[in-house]
Amino acid sequence: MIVKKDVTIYDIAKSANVSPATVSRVLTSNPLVKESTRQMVLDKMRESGFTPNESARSLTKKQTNLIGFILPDISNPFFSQVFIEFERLALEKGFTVLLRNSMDNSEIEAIHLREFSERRVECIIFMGGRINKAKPEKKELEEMSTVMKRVPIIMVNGKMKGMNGYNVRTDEVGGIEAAIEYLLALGHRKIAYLGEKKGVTATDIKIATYKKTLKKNQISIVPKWQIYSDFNIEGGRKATRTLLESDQLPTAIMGMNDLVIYGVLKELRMQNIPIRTFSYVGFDDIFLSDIVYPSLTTVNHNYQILSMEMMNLFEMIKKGKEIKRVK
Amino acid sequence: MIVKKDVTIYDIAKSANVSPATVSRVLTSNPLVKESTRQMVLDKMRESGFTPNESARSLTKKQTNLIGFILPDISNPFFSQVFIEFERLALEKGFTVLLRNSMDNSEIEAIHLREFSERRVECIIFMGGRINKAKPEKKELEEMSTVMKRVPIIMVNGKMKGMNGYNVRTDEVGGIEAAIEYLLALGHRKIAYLGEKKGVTATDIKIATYKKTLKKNQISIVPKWQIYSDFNIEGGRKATRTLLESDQLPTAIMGMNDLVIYGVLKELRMQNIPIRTFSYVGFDDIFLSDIVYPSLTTVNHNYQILSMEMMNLFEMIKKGKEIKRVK
DNA sequence: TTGTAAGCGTTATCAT
DNA sequence: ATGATAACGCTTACAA
Repeated sequence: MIVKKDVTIYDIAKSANVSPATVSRVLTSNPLVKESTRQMVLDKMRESGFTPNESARSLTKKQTNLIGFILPDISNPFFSQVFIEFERLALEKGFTVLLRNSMDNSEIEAIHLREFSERRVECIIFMGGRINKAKPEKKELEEMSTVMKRVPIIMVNGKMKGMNGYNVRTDEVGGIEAAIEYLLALGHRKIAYLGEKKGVTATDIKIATYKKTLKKNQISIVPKWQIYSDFNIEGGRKATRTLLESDQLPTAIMGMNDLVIYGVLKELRMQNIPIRTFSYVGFDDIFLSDIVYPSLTTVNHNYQILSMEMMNLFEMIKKGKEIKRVK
Repeated sequence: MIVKKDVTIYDIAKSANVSPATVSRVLTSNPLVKESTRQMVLDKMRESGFTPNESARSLTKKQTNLIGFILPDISNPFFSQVFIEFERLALEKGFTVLLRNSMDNSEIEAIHLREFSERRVECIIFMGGRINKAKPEKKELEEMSTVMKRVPIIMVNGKMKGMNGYNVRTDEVGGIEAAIEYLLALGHRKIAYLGEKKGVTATDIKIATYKKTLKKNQISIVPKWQIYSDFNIEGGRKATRTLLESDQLPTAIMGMNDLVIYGVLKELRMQNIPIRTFSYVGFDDIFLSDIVYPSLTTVNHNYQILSMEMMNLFEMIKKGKEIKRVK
């Protein structure tokens, strides 16, 4: 296969009567070039439609300006908000984000990790999947530490057991407390909590917080009102069906994220149970919260702060490396 | 800044007592290598944690396996569904998708286009923004055609005037007809249509279809029921306010996409107008359609088919190029 | 202020 | 079946 030859700095050099080095200098905004030759070179570039080749550049500079980002599912509004905000920050700093959906599938995660390594990303942001497993598989741990030898991995809202890397998390405990106190203020004393999943790291502490906060307010705990489920709409529906089987019903329902609450609403509608039977609180501040009827009160996870913390941590890590490696 | 040296095929070659060429051969699965040396090399790779450098590879092969994807906003469920599906297909074919949000901002689009050029993506999928403008700016056209000289751009559901590139689109005319017929079947005769934007390519034909289909069914057109608005929730709210000002109200509301309908619902709720006052139809088959109360009937845009068509077109283009360039 | 040339980590052509 | 070696397109000492 014969490929049309790219315009290179050599071509530009020739047509501008300078050396390739000089062309490269204007490319890198090196101030040493005389303004007139600089303009000349720039003109030739425009004429010929020259675009620098990022692969070549990365190869010599040993730096790709790439950040890898693995998350379960970008169609989940919480993730998309976080991602967009992070992409915006990255753009400001001159970085390009590589997004990959894992669908919480360990094998897909592995594929993405490998690809990120080969593309020499300078950092990996990891959300969901294996980093939330209380008991990750040996293979998963090995993969992670292998990759981490090359490139820092920032785990968001998760911590793999037996793996110490970088972490960023939202204040989940604080969020749960805030949600419960909000409901108490509304006069609720019967509060259900749907949608954590056993075997996921943060689960235990969140459920513990739920119970502790209730106790602190002299409210007795009804075990049947704390129901595990998947993090999605289907999970919310299933949990609702379980909840409805209990002899006594709560007056308020907390969902582990908004999707779970949507599931609740959907199930209630399908069973012709009035939505107003309960009050609802979700945990992600996603744009839908505004839409569903009745409006959800959600505790603001604040993806902006989250994204910013991820970026800050990345820059700290990078700076640390640079300092360590100064000649 | 001193960087820890990467393990290269030279290192592997040395430790395996072969030449770098041989190492490269096992990397490319060249069948000419003896099985025993092949295993030897593979072992050494594992031991040393070797990962091939994609930049170097791209440089020599003049091929990056990268596809750029520009869309307005990945937090819009329609786009995220399309993207996920496309990413899945791309992964199957060994391609990596570079996602960029443009926020419909022309300058951001330009940044992404430039970056895609530098990264030598092999195709660009373009949704939203400038490709929907009935009257694109000269600068935008120039940018596009400059980029198109290097790499094919596939414009999805849009067609820039004065620009002939590759196009893929959903059957919007058919969708509108289907929606209206659905409403007619339900007995509606008073049908509003909210949410197209003047100056966007597909608008005219879609509105024409709306009118034509009504006429075909002997329904007179009420101009006040056809309201332009932005494609988002706010647009839907605004259009609703306008709609409510007309002396006569429709019984059904069609929205140009689901977000517009959400906006309608929200505005009605805020004005304490019963949701059941109207029936609703949106145009994107996004996962929320299921959730909102009352359920929306949406015309299936079928993002799976759309993604597949994008991928097919890309492969056709690629194949065409290869044929043209065979030695 | 500019040029020369080595090097970045691969692949691919030619020999052997 | 394997090895030498020239690309690929850029950056960056080092010289001039």
